[in-house]
Amino acid sequence: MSIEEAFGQVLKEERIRMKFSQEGLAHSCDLDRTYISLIERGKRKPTINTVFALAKPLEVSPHILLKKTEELLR
Amino acid sequence: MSIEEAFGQVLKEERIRMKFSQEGLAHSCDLDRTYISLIERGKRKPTINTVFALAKPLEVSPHILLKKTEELLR
DNA sequence: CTTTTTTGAAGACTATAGTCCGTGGACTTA
DNA sequence: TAAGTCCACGGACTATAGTCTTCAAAAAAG
Repeated sequence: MSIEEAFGQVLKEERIRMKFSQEGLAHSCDLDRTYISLIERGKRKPTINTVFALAKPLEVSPHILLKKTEELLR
Repeated sequence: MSIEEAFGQVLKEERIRMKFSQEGLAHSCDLDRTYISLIERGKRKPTINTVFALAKPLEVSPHILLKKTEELLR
């Protein structure tokens, strides 16, 4: 499993936990809906700034998203 | 202070802690030496995969780099 | 069933991450 | 004087992050 696939899985879990649709999350962090879809499917490697943007509406610290990603990769 | 400036400062601290030159670190994580310089000066926003690549030779978990970045931003 | 919401996916595009070439300056050691 | 190391910085480039539009299909929900 690649880093981006693991991150995508983490993002999807956190998004669903907060009861966001992809479109709702996209609006909340000012990103495109199709891009959220791409990230969740492991097709994109977001920058650190995008990770910070995603973390905010998910009400989680950015580094926690990476920590969960690392745990999936073990 | 921007996210990328904070990350650059963290990267530089960790690199110096491990006694790497920019070029040494670049070779260790298969990146360009001028790109390491750009990151440290806050001129680039690395992807999550690049963060993972940088973390390895620095012998620190990727999420720790983000955690330290968040701490600098508070 | 029908209707609505949500998501996958393709294509064309713009912005920027990341590479590769170089120059020159600050600093050290010989 | 050099000669070596380290780094800031520029320019030109390639690869890919991220946008925008659209269509269709899965999946809820009524």
